[in-house]
Amino acid sequence: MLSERRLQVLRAIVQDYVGTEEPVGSKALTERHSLGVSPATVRNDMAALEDEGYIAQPHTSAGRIPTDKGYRLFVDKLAGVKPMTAPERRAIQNFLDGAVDLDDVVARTVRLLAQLTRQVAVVQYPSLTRSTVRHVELLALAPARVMLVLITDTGRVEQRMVDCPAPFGEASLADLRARLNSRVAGRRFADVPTLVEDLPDAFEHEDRGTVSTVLSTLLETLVEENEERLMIGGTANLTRFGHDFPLTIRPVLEALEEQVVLLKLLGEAKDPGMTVRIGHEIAHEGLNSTSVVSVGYGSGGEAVAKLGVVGPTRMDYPGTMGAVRAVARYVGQILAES
Amino acid sequence: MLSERRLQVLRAIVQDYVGTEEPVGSKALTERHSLGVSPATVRNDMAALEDEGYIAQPHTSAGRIPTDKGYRLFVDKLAGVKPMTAPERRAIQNFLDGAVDLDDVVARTVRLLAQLTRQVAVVQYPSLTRSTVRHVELLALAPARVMLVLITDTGRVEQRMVDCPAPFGEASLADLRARLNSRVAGRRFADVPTLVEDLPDAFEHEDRGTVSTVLSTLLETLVEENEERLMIGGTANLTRFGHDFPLTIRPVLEALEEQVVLLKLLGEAKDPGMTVRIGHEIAHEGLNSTSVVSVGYGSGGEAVAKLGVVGPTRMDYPGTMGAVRAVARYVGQILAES
DNA sequence: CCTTGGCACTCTTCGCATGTGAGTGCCAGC
DNA sequence: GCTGGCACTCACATGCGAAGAGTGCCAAGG
Repeated sequence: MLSERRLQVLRAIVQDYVGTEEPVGSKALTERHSLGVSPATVRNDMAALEDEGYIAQPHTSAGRIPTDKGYRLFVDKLAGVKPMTAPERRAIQNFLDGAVDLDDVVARTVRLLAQLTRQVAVVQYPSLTRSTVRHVELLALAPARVMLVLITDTGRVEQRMVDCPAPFGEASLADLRARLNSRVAGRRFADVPTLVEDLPDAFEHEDRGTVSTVLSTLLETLVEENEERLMIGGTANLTRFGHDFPLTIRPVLEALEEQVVLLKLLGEAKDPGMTVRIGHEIAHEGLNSTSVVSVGYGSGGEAVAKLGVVGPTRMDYPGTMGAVRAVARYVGQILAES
Repeated sequence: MLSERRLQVLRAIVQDYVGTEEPVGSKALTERHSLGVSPATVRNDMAALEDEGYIAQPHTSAGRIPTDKGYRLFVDKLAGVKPMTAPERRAIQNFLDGAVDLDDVVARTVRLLAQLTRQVAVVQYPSLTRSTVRHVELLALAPARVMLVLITDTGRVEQRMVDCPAPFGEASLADLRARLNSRVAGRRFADVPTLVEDLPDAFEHEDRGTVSTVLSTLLETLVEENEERLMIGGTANLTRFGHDFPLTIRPVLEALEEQVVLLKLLGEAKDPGMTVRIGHEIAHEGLNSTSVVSVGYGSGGEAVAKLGVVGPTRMDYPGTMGAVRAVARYVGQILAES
């Protein structure tokens, strides 16, 4: 177990390193923080912290920098979440309030988050499985061609073309539309499959094929769109710290384009509250020297998707966490209103 | 007017520089291209080309590199478009054929272009103004709340919420839906405003307010969504050449995130065929050292949007142009089929 | 037992001088 | 108008020395 003062030293190292981006030495530490002890004492503490694996020195005789383990301890025990100031909160609200539709909400959220944190922002589109159906619409485009439109409570719209096995009358279509909506409107997507299971039975034999086709297209849509989508922004911010290791910016950009990787990463964070993953805690190789701060957001009390930021492990964790949490809250409010 | 041989020399310089990424000298030129003259002669030609502003030397005693003007001449007069090979064409078609909806088509196109050209790919979503209406749907979500869904012939779907000034009966809604569709279905978006102008007159006085509200929302949607959207991919490729000037990659990334800049850029290319903009021909500062190759694509014979790539001015123009043209053709086919 | 000041030691970093090599410009000859 | 030769110019890499920051260790003091 580390003594209280050693934890203070670790905290000071993290804070200074995040600020200056340079390895921090014992002398500088005592000057900038009032620890009440001399550099020599700090040196002893540093040696202990290094033995425990919390800090390391890049070169034999340079200052120390925190390791992933050090950041982990810092995030878990030594630092809280820095709340946004009132003006910042107002700015967030103003910026998000102007959104006209879901795409716009997501786009604005990404920009906002990227600007606030000066890092790469990632926002997942509200997922279908966890949201509910607002309406299902069926349009006859041709005698045997129906367009299926699915509208979610978060405002998302998905549409699919259905080629029917047999011509389908306007009356039958209206019937199906009415029955379908009375069953699934307001229900969660996950429940839809069982809710519509016996629907074909209610129709004339000649229409059953078409009804089944429409329903299976609907179910497919639910599954397909579960391959959820992301919006990413602020990649230019990578160059801010990429200047130190230009070698690492490339794999990061590549990983960001592989949305699958990010989706998996966001999905792994089971905690609906804030999750911080640091450096090598992230399985994907390209992101080994980055940290990801993510949090769920949603229209009701429930989280329907995640958002977060990707940045260097040497990030301002309290500030970033504060910004991420605040943005998630306001986005939730916006979604609930619309 | 430059002699034939001097043009050959310029072509050789461009080709070598694109290949090696290093300034090319007179000796190397004669070795790698059979120009039939000695290095000394080439030196004279180079001096002439430099006087004319087609090439320059980065340092007093280094080889020459092409200027923007040099690339321009190369593209206009010295190089054609390199057609894709048959296997490449097959690969393009296979890759695009798997798309399920418009988003997917665009996403796949971006990935494909980025991989083929190893540069940044930009694809504009099919524009609303130039496309036609497939269907307009109106859904009553509450007595005085209507959802407007707009479906285009390219498969794009837009939806807006409308708060009505007065409750609106299901019968009136059906009436409006029918009238609206009979007027605008199959028509170009640009024509919609005049087509619906007198529509409120056909309704009872009490409903006119609501009808007008719905219509103005529809028109707003047309205008708003004209702020067209883009998808960008392959930004990791910037690091390939960013390694030479790490300073320039940042403004490029920033410009790419400012979609407005790119949209303007694509919009400026009036020629529906291929357009190449080189270096300083691009007004935006961050893109001064890049070139943009763009071309229109569309479902019918008509171009509904643009796609292209952004890369260093020292790019393989014939190959890039070939890839861009081929991809645009196949995307057009896919859109026409769906 | 912890803290402190002192001191030698280790490396990195920077500036500077030097050498090398690629490439040019120019000139005289063909 | 082409060619070979030659002097010249820089950019770039290499090596060396001085400076500086930071550490580890030790002996003394609370």
